[in-house]
Amino acid sequence: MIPTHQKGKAKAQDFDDLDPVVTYRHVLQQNLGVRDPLRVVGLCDSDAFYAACEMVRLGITDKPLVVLQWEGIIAVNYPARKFGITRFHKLKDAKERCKELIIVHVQTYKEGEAEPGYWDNVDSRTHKVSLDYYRRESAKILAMFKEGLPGAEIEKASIDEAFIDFTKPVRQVLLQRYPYLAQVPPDAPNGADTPLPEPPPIDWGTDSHLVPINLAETESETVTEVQRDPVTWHDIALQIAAEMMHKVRVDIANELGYTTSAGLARNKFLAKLCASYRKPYSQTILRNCAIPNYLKPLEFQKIRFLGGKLGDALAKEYDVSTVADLLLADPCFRYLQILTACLEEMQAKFGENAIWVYEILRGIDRSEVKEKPAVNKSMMAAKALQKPITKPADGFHWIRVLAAELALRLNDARKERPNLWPKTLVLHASRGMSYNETSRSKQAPFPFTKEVTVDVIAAAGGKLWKELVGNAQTGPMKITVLSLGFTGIEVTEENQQSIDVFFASGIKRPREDRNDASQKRPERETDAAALPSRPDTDQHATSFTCPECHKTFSLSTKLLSSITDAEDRAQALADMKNEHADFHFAQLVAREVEPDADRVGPSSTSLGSSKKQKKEGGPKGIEKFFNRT
DNA sequence: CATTCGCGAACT
DNA sequence: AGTTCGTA
Repeated sequence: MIPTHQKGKAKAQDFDDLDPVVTYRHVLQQNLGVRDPLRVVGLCDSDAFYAACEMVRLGITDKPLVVLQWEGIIAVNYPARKFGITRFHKLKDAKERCKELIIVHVQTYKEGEAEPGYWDNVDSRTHKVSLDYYRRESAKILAMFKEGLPGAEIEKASIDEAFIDFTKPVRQVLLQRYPYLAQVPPDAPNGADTPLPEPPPIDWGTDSHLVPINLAETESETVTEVQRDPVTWHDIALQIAAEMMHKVRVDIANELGYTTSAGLARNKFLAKLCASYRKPYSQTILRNCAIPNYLKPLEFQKIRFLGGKLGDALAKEYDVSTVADLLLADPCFRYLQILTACLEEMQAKFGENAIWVYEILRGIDRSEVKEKPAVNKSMMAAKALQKPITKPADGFHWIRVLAAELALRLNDARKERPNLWPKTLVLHASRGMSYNETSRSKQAPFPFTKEVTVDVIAAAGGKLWKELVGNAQTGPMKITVLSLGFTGIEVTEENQQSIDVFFASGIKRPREDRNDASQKRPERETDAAALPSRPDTDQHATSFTCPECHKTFSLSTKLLSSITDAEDRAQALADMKNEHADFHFAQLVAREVEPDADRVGPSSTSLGSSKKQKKEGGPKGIEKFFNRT
């Protein structure tokens, strides 16, 4: 039966699981996951992160500072905010508001420079911004979370924020502090399913803010006045988590110099929401009993994932702005019975999001805090060109700059995890980014190489470029965004050294090879090294070393698994050698059209012979480079 | 009100 | 394999 609704107010039963019964079984069970009634999630984000990074780097503590990206302000520290400076102010406006303003431009790659740096006069026509410094600082913070919160699940949510699921470590402390919870009393009427006894009074301490339970209550009231509602065990859990959160945050501030703001609540979206209740350098607890009054007047577009298209669609459909509005706007949102009844209609409007929104509006969020793999699956570098590219030479130039960044970042990642292998390289070019003009991409397998250099990436990227613009017969190109990236990045337990392992794991060897399997094959490095001496006779080769640059290339595992015929495999290897020859040639062409772009160079031996090749086979070679399929 | 850079995933 | 989308 569906209760009739009361106009003008979201009713209490819209929020119906705020004080769930917690039993001994709940406390003792470990795998309740998102349904754990004592679940506690935190979100911690760094205050004005990019600006803070620059302050730490420059040893600035209190002065107003902004971070610049070309002409635009992308970060404003809190001292500067006191002058009314915001993002999207013009630099000139900002300077007028604050005479002492410290202005830092983000790191950029100068053309051809191997590493990004803080240069005096940056120029978006020749430089590319690098966010690498911030990535590294971000990693330091994340490492401190992991070290300081053993047992907690930690999910990096963006460069400056992370979700932390405190449920497990909090439970440990809870059982330590209140050991009687670990024993079902002999006289418990329902055994393990008996509700826990009344919790003790709570000391909220002074390290956290508490979201008021009633709107009328203001911050000026003391915590004890504001928080009159009966204490629950979930409140205790929140407070224990708050202690843990506060300790790491203080440690981070002391050791790294970054102030953070955090929120603690029973799920991710509420943690994220209340983290910004007070900023900077503070943390906020949202008790379950405070949820309804906190949510009702809130603009729902401020909720995570409702700030985009979905939120717009909801706002437009019902012409409302707050959570309470939305709860009243459509019967479907009010009661689950109706929602399921008209699910079809709802899903026509909002797809699978209908139920999600229904739950979010009443403070429910079943999404998990899930640790991300240590390395990203993709890595890309992009450049927006205010003046669209028109010549191929420009393309090669920017590809080289992007390749330089990728090389640095990949090799950086490999310091932690050698054997990191980006399986494919993708080149993406767009025309007109404001609208949905054209956008094309091209990808190709990326060879496993121990040394991933700018040259290898740039040459492979050059090939992709050739295919991309070669196929586009649409007059003169006007590319406004160019991006180059790796996808399918994985750690290979054993890299190309262990080709035999692939065969051992079920992939058929070529017949000849199987026949004399006892015949010893050259191993590892020597395998590759031996190849050039008998390049056309060795049917078993899966890798080769370039005589020019002395780098080793091997057929991808994908290819190896699909090609079992020895002859075909030899052909594939030959193709790869040809392609590699093209690498050198593409690089040569890029240099020729862009003489300044040779700062990030290969070894001098490679350069030397390339020059030679240029003189000997110039135009013809160019012809080949541009016309080959 | 927005730019640029970046990442994952869905869709075709 | 290539394109589009959503998000920060």
